[in-house]
Amino acid sequence: MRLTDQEFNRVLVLKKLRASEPVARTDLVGLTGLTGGTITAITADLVRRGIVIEEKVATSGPGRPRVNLRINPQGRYVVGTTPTNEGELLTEIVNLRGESLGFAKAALTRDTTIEGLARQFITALEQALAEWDVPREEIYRIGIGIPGIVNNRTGIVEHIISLDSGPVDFGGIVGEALGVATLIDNSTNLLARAEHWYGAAAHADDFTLINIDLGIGAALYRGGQLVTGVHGMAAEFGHTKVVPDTGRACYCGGIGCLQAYCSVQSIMEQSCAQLGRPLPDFDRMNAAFDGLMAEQAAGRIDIGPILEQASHYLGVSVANHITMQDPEAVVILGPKFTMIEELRSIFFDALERNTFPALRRRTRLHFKLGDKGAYARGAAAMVLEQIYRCS
Amino acid sequence: MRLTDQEFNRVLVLKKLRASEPVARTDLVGLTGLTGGTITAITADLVRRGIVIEEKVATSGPGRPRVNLRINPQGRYVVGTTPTNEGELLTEIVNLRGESLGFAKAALTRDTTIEGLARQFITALEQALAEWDVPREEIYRIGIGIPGIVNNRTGIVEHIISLDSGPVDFGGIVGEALGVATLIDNSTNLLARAEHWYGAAAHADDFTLINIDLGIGAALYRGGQLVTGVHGMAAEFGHTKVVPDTGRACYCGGIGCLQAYCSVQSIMEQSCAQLGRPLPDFDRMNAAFDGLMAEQAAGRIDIGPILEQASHYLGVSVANHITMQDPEAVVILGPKFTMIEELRSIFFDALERNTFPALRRRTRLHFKLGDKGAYARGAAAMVLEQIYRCS
DNA sequence: GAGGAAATTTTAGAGATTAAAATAATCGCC
DNA sequence: GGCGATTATTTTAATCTCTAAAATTTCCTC
Repeated sequence: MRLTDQEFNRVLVLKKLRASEPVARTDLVGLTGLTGGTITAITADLVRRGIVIEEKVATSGPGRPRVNLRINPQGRYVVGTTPTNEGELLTEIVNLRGESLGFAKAALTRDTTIEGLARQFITALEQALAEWDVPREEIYRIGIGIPGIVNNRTGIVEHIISLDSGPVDFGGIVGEALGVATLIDNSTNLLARAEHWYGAAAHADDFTLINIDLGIGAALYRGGQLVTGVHGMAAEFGHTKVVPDTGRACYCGGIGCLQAYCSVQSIMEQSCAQLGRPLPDFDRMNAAFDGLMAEQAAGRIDIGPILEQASHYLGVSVANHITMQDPEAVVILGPKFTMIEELRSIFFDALERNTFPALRRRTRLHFKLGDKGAYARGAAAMVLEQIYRCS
Repeated sequence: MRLTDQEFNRVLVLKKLRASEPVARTDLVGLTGLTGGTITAITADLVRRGIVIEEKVATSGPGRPRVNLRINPQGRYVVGTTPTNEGELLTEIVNLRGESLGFAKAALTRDTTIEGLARQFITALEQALAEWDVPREEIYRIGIGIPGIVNNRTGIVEHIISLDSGPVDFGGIVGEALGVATLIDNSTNLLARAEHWYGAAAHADDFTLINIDLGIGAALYRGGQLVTGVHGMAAEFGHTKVVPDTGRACYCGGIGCLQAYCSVQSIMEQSCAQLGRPLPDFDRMNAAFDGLMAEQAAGRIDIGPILEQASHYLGVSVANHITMQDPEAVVILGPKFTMIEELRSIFFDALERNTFPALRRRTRLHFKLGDKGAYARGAAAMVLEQIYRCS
């Protein structure tokens, strides 16, 4: 659905304000290309709603002093919640600046249905809210990140891997039980929203986020909006093929998926096979991976070739993506192995050699360790993006 | 640049009208989601400008009979012109329905500069116009397709392979010499525009065009608009890697580019090497390829494995693209080898096996032989897309 | 405390869109 | 041949957003 000019302009003002705060109205004129009168009208509305606050600024020259605008840290509180691969439910309350005001972690028991998962969400959320002592009416939205296929307009979860499939009105169920409106999206999309509003891509309208965890997820922003694909399943970056036909098998049934080389799970599989160790359980995998990395750093094992191969193929895949899409930036959230200088240089080497020459070194690249608060920030970002759409 | 709501709606009406003509105003209400009054206003403007004509329709039931609308075949004439790999300049005059009213072909002499090429364009265009006996003032726009990097807003050509590089105001030079305004774009983009307005993607806002010629070009439509990438160089599909590290070398300097397997040039290189024949000149390559295909069909040579490999890797690449982008349709314009049933099934096999399972068989695929009139239709499409932007 | 400068707000006007009412054009039927 | 039913299109009145320009605010400097 295309945004109207009005929605677009309002979100534009909010984005520029967020990305450059504190900022005066005059600056927003330049940043947005709108006229002063329009900025006055839009910011007045934002101030009236309590989303933005004014802030006197120490004056310095002649003329009427500028009034700085900022996102109101007490304006709206948003709860973000996501299940992790470790079988936990992370819940965090943030303000619209993306600042955390409370964090909770609950254990999830293995469930077989999506409805069962929803019930666990409800219990955990109720507990977290009680713990933080936040009255419900102070919570503006609950943002839910789902590691699966979601319709972010209807709140309906279509599919979560290893759970009974079938559409479930997840957002509706959780929202009704808690008496708070929900927003729902794929968890990788939340990470991308967080980067777009609060992170490395705060000034980029066309960027790609790649999240390396047990699996590999990606999300695309184009023209300042998240791209979902006609079936809502774009950006399955982990399942693009880097070694077609002859490569490693992937759980998706394909051969040579990037995910079969570069995900934490596949690195663990290869490493455990090499070392003759048993593969840890799914929910211990990330911890075991950290342990392995420590052993590797200490020189007690040598899984160097596996990590090098992972870095190499990540470079190849990102190169292909850049060649095809020419984005402004690529943000790679990853586990520690992406932080090792030597592996990083293997990545960059593969990236450079495999990118179409005219596009080499022209794309901004950011590496970050994934932080768990990002999901809640993503939920807050979703509120900011949709604030003029659902009211 | 984002279109205003007004521009967007006008182009939307024109698109729906074009894609479903003849069509009554009532239908456009349903097709566009706009109200009757707005449709009246917009179509009145289109009729006033002579772009659209009304057409009485034989009545059939009760009620006021509908008035059908059609693109006026005498509304605007657009000349499209593109150089080919065979060293010719194809020039064609079409109306806004994309129907050809005249065609001309001129030989280009090898040039070393972009300016020189522009001069040859001018001569050839003058000759074609004289031949067709069309007065200049009847020509609305000259649309120029450039096999290189172009800024379609400014008309400036940044780079054409094997010509002296450096920005040249190609559109300005040609337009001034002929006294007709020009529109300019990359030639693959013109093909995509032609498909979007007149071809297989006339109802798709999110599709990908792949053109297989001596090289491989691609263009992406997203949300009904051509995607160019932040550096204007998106969609270098031919230079994404299908056999990284160990594959065939590509002229771009990369290893394992799709182009090194699937382009006409690479198939010719492999075939000639196998058969011990000399590689034909660049401008004879396509003809020689057709000859080779005939020999193959007659069973006089066996380049089957080369063609099979090409088809296979094309399938892998398209699969990766679908996995990453989830488009509505992919249109593949190609030379004859894409029309051979057996090769097609190799393609589909590779496509299916390498597409992310949830996206298999959900993307519409069109195979077409490239026709040379497509460039002129693309120029006409560019006029339709920009008719509310440059007046 | 008057004048200057820069930021912001106000005002008036232009356009686009919508919903609803009005009008137009035809058919079927008596 | 005229009347009412029916569907298509146009008109009207109101709303809304944005812009440009003028007015106002607020502080600094002299």
